[in-house]
Amino acid sequence: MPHPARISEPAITDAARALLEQEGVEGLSMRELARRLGVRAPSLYFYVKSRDDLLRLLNSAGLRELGAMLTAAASGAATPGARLHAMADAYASFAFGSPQLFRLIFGPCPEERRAEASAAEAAARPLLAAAGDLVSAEDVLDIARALWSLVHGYTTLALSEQFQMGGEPRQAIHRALDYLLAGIESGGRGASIVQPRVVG
Amino acid sequence: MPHPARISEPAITDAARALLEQEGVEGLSMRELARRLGVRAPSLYFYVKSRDDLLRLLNSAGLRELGAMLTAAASGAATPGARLHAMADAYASFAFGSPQLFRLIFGPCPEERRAEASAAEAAARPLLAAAGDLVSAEDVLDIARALWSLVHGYTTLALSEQFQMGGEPRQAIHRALDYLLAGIESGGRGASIVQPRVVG
DNA sequence: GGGATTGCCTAACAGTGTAAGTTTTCCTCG
DNA sequence: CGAGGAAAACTTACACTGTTAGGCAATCCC
Repeated sequence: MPHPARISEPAITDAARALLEQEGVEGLSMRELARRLGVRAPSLYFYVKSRDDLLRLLNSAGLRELGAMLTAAASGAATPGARLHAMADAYASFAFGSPQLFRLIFGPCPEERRAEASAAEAAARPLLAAAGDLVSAEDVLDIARALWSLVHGYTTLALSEQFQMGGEPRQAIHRALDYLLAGIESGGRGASIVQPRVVG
Repeated sequence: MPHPARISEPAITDAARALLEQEGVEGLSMRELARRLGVRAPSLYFYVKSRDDLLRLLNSAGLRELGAMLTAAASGAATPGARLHAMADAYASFAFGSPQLFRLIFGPCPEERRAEASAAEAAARPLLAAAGDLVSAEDVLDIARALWSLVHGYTTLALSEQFQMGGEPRQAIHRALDYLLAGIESGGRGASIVQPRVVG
């Protein structure tokens, strides 16, 4: 090797993640990223196919990190309920610790920058495992989706400050989760009250 | 009036919304929008302060429309439970009917393009009213947030196709809502099991 | 030391949002 | 019926973006 290389894919993704958190997705420009790495923009294209591909890498890495945090949180709790509370907390911690990355992962994704399926699976697995400890196998998928929805919705809305009316949403999520867990343990109400209508 | 004006703010926002749904946020460019209106890009700036301002207008209009849909859905249901199911359905209908607008509203918003507070309030009001029929006044805020979180999370995840493993999430949302409603009616489990820890 | 190879460069293109200044078009008024 | 005025949209331009094509220079192997 002639030159010792000045940059590398890990260095690029690290710097990109930092820049993402500081400036948001739209502020993550190839030129600014290159500037921070002491290099010119076109040089990045020797290590990364395109900007969308770079975002896809961040997306996948973020999902794997989220999965690892969920797994770690789950491993420290005894009961299924405590496990889910710990995971909800980890979920919110990830979102509030890396808000822009969280938004990148779950925001509008032009298909070019969507994470690999394996990364998404890595994030979903610990949740499915926890749900499996809670209900029978045939209900796992529905229950996991309900739990994920509640936690994800809460986190997303809190992150985008849609909960405008005061309070401490970061803690109240545990109350909401308790309600849902209570409903799950009681078996719900049976069939839906209204027939869902599908609208185009 | 010298010319009869060829464009107007409503014409711009209408075309912008159509373009948004067709091409996504990043595809909504001022030049393409102008081209569709038979005009050049700089002319748009007589009616709209900036692209971000245009997105803010779409955002506000979308929130008001969502609020109207929720109100309409609620008005057709007798019991509080049926009302919430109908609203959940309306929420999903809005999201699946105008996915890009939904993502614009609840996605990452650079503060410049965030909707006016009154629009957000218009969307939240029907939910707060329905929650008020379900629980006592002191719990309304928490319960409304939990309900909104569940429905929003479910809709968001289904919309971004994070629910990869088959099934019909559009209908399963009613099951999840039933679980949460059952838990709310039973009063939950009391205090949280784990103490929430706040992480930077 | 010479040649090859590699890593980064500069230059350029097509696209973006947006500001300044200019032209065109119509209505009104004398 | 023609002149003035004003409003609408125009052209031009700038700084920025992602990205490609070709070139220079620095290192390693022989």
